[in-house]
Amino acid sequence: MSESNETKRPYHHGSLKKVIVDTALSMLAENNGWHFTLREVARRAEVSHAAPYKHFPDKNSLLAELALIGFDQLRAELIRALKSEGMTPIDRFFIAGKTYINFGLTNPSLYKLMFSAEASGGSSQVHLDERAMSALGVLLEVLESGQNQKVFKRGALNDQTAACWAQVHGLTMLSIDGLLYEEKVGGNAIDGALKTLMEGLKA
Amino acid sequence: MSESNETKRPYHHGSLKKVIVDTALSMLAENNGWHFTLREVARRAEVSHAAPYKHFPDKNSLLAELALIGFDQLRAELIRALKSEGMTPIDRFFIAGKTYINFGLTNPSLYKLMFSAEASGGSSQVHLDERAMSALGVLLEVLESGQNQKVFKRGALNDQTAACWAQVHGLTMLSIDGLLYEEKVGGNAIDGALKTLMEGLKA
DNA sequence: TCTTCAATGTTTACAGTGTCAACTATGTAA
DNA sequence: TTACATAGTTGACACTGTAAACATTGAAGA
Repeated sequence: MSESNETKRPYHHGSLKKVIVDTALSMLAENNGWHFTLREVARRAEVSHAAPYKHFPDKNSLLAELALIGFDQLRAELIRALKSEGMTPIDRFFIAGKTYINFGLTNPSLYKLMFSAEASGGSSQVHLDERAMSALGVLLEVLESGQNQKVFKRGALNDQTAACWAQVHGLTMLSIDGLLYEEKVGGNAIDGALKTLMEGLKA
Repeated sequence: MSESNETKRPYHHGSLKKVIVDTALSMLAENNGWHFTLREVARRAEVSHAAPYKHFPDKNSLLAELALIGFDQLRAELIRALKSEGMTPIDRFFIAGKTYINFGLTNPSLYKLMFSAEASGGSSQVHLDERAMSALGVLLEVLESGQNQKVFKRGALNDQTAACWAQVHGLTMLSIDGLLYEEKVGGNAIDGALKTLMEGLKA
């Protein structure tokens, strides 16, 4: 009965890859102050420090996988937030924007990782991935249908997409970094900024 | 005549701090793929790997100093770009925006560092620094004078500031990361996005 | 002028990291 | 049963940030 407390591991562990990803995600979630080591992941997964290398060629590959999961989650949240019927395009714009930003504020480390070079770097090319860019597709759809309903200015869909994406990305980043100081930008910067941009979208 | 080739160093070097900062800045400038080690800085400065510690308490302090220099440079470029007379507020908005973004694209590593946690972290609190936030002041002035000339919507200066800052920051970041894919956002995303926002500013 | 001292360097050491190579255990196909 | 590919461990390497101990030196006071 040496150590057979509870389920003694089969010692081919079964699902190390999933455990590693989950462990890493939860480290990211609790993360204050950005340090993330592969060895710490292995430690928490109670596995040797080199074990992750059987599932990921290197650290960046794991980070890239996490980033892709982040994009999946972001997209899912956007879709969920927008699925209810009967919203005006303007409602949908604000819902989408605030959902996006809120995702970043709720998962700051993950969000930063999603746009970090370390997640890209390798061969995985995160940002070219369908999964990464399809979150953007949701925003695009909001704009497009808003145009079709003649609530938003016609044409220049590209420009509007760029403006909206940059706006929410910028607000998210600045907010994560704690840069939207009240004395510089007021107490309600995010809503205010979205409203300002909206003025530029309306037909 | 052992090694007295040229000026033999006084061996209290005189200006190591400056040399370290300059070396680090140039490493940042040539930077491909974000790795920055103190020891490499020391190596290039031809000094022992611990020497920088006589001038900076730790790595982050050096990074913080570099970041502040970056903010200084950004502010200087904005001021220079805006100093000529006879521009309309709309001109000034586009000049400021494009100068800001161009600064980021010209110095991507430095720009990212300016907004990175690693530059902040320590006691230096970069982002609370006058020098950091005064670049934002330049943008604010553009908006304010545009309002006074009744070219921009009156009121909500805070909201406009937030919107503009988020917009240029977002565009800069996305562009540095190479995310403004033509098929997603057109070939002229930056101009288009700025134009879209401008529509929201005009009176 | 000589001495002392603080500032500024260097050396050495340590713990921690990413990664690789060599080794081991194991479930599966021949 | 045997062979092998898969998935794990161990141990090593080069590298990092950082601290402590030591060395050099220019300047201030005797």
